[in-house]
Amino acid sequence: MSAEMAKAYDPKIAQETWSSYWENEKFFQAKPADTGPSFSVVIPPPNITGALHLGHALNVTLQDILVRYHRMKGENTLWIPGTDHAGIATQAVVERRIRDEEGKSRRDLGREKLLERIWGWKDQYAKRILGQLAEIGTSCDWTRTRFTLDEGCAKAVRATFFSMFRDGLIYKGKRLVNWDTQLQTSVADDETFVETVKGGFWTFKYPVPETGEFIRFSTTRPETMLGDVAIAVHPSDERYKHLIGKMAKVPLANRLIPIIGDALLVKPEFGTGAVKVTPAHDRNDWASGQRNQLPFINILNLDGTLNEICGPFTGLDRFIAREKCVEEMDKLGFFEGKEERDIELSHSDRSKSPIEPLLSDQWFVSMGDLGEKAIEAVRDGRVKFTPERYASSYLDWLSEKRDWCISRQLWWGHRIPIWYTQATPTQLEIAFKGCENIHWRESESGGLLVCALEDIPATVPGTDIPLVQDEDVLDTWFSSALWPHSTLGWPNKTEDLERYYPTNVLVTSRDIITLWVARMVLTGLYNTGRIPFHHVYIHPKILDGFGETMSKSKGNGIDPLDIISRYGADALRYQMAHLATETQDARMPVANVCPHCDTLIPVKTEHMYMRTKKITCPGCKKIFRPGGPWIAEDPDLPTAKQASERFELGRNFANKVWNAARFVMMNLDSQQPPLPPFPPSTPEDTWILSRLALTTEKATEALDSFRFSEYVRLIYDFAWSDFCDWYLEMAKPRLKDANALPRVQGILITVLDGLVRLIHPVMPFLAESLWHALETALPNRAEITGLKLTKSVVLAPWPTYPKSWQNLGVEGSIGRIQSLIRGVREVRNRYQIDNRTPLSVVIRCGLEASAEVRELSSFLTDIAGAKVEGLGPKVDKPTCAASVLSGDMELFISLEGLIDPQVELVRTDKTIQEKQKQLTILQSRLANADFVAKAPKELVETQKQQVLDWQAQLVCLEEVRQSLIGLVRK
RNA sequence: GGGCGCUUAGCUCAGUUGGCUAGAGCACCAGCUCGACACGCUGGGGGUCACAGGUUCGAAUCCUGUAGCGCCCA
Repeated sequence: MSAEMAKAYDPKIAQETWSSYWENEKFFQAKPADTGPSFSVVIPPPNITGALHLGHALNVTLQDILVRYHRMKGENTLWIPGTDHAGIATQAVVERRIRDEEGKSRRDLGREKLLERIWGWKDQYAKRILGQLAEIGTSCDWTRTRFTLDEGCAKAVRATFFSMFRDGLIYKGKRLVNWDTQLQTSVADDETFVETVKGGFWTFKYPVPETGEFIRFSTTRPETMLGDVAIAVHPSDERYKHLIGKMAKVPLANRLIPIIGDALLVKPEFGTGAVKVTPAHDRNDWASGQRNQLPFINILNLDGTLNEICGPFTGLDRFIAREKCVEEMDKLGFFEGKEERDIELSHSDRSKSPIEPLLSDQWFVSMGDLGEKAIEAVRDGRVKFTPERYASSYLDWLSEKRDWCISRQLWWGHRIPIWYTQATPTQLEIAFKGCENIHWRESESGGLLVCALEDIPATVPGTDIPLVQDEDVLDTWFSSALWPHSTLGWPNKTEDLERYYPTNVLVTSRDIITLWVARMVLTGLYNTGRIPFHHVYIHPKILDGFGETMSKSKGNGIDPLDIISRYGADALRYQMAHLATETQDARMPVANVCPHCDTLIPVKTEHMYMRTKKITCPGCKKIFRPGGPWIAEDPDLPTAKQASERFELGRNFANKVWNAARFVMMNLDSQQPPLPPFPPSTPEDTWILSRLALTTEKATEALDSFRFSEYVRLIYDFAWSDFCDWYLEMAKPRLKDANALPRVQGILITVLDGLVRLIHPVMPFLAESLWHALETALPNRAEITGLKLTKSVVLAPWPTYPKSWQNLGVEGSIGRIQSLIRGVREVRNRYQIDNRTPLSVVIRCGLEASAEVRELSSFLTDIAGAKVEGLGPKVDKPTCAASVLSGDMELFISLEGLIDPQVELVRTDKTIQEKQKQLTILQSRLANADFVAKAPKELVETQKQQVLDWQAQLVCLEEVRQSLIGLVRK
């Protein structure tokens, strides 16, 4: 007998005990030299701007389930953890903090100092994130922890950039970017937000000297007239057809521009039907400029003032210039009118200032050939998506072959390894003779572009000609794209790379299929010639109770640690897996937990975005601050942790399994050693082994096809319903019988051992606790279960059971007896007959069924308190009886003096009516010749049998009814 | 505007290739402290499967349309 198990599962103790145990034993440390097929996963590196929320918890839980499962299957398993430097997001957070706290800008600090500060932030947050991962119980190989800006990644980035540059896949070009004039950087599309602002819609006209006509157009940004290069009309627009090919005059710039036909740019019914084209300052115009080979005229400086080509407007801020341009046009007689209008204007997330589309020099990766190869990898099935439909997002996006802009005007990131120089090719030849790690080519704007694998001196060796490195850094995704091979050591030919690449599965969310997944395939193929992973599993997203995506900034993104401290890591993980169904995003209503009295108060929309600073608890009437993205503690008010009642499901399940185990342990003492479970000696033993074998088989299939929710549901139902609700109840009498005990113990041990293995991937702390408890209680249980024992469940073999254990016949028998027991319980409940009042029953059924019931009748007595007094085809119904009808069996409970015949009569009438209705439906279906002819034979057969059963039941019900009428009359 | 997805009990969700009377957890109602578990046990009530057509012997499931919601791309 083991040490006493506590009455309830305490997740805290388990987490403390086993986290350090796993760490010390180095179970998660991969050893390439070990045997077994490899199974490797790289974590989608969380970015270091903040702590993890439930979305991450979902992501890593699913990965951990896979990793632990495959480790148990004896595979040589590696899971690499790490974090992402998240270029602009991190830089912006740190910059804002410095601005708020010290009133300094990044330019005040300078590049070196700012980077120092960001590294400080990184150390703090990466530590916090990795700590959270560990608390969740992830079985990552911490010795291989990586960061997208670490030395290894830097080397991989350099190597990739270098060879792409050498191969002509990287080039410098002009492109419209979202320019933040305040921060003076470009920002990505997802770093902007659209806000409706009050603006104007001005109408002007340009003269067409050739014909003496005017062409009218409208604009929301009059200052861009200075950059106009064409007027576009719809080619089929009768009003303007004759003007196409003629020239119009831009009065502000005194420039002639063509009138062109462009069906894509112009909607004839919109405004005047003519559109000014400013390719350097508008996206649609830019596309039109490309189509029509128009020049690009940039009118802006980087700070949002007008540049030197703008004549009298030079140096004015764009908003002032806007007014001045209108005035000037008015003076010249070309202004037609202004309309007030709401404008959907793009703003920078970081500075909240309006975005200017700006043409600037950027670096690009050419997608043509790279994209084609990445498309092939999915088309031919080397990379498979689950669910499959996501393959099309990937393919659609890649097939556009839009070149990838990889430069960012930031300081935090991998600096672009390009140096500009005015040296001649010959001078470089001499300086870098025999040096294969340097490659150069001519720049469009004069001089040479030098790309180098390692940093090079500030001047060309042997001369004083400067080599000036590009100021910009690379898009964060450029380094993330290399993650699967860079974390394994590439470009070095490491043992890890050899052993674990390609990785097996990438687990991620659908919104980064294009940004990240596609690019990993692309660079993986380019750098290694092989795909980065075989499977991409896309999981759902967790939404809050209002259907909104969770995020820290909204204040609805729960910290997993809040959940762990309240419900335990196992419960968190259980719930995460439970949510992971195929199609649905999952809603999770969030509540604030009152720090004073522990009441859960639902989060309302007005609590989000830090809009509510204090809440009064409806329970204790004290005030607190709701959970949210607060930067600091509030000195006056405690801040609420957050929670969701949904997690009770997992917590309760963990406790249930714990108690089932506790019960088993309490019953392991015996004179005789436990016997092996097979061959089982009773129907219920056969049954539970069958359930175990079938559940194991299905759970295995579910995990193999990434059906996480199904996996946890299967083990939940098996553990709770089959094992606890039924088997343990059925086994209790035999546990008091010394002769039967060793057999029952054998079954209990076998089932519990299997269950612990099955739950380990999802609830590792609980599983490990029970594994060791079992070990203490019965060190030699392998002799009974036949499954190998290991020091930890982490290393335990995944269970498999012989097909012969599955026994559908016995499952049927037990199912029928369960249905009778439920019937008796229902009658007890209906008449409030307490469990200790014994009942007598007679059962009318066929001979075959009689034999079955006879064998199992003790359960009716033991579980339902119903003694079987008569059994067979011919038993008489007691005069005063409630009936339970199940299949072709009729069970009568003698209730002399216990029931109200009138009530029972009403109920019986209702039952008869329902049954009759169903019978009629079924009969009409069977009367349909088409159904009988076309439906599967087995289906027709079972329905025919059903009709017979129901007919017999109706006869029986009528009999019951008659006798009740008799009783009522008395 | 293009693409993808969703709508099933009061709430959150299951429902394999169409096939017995559509399930679970929570919540609700009634009753249980009988030594594994009140984080529990037993039973119950509760659904026009968004709406309208169609295919089929048979539709929550397949097709078309409508409405609402969400995401991605432009």
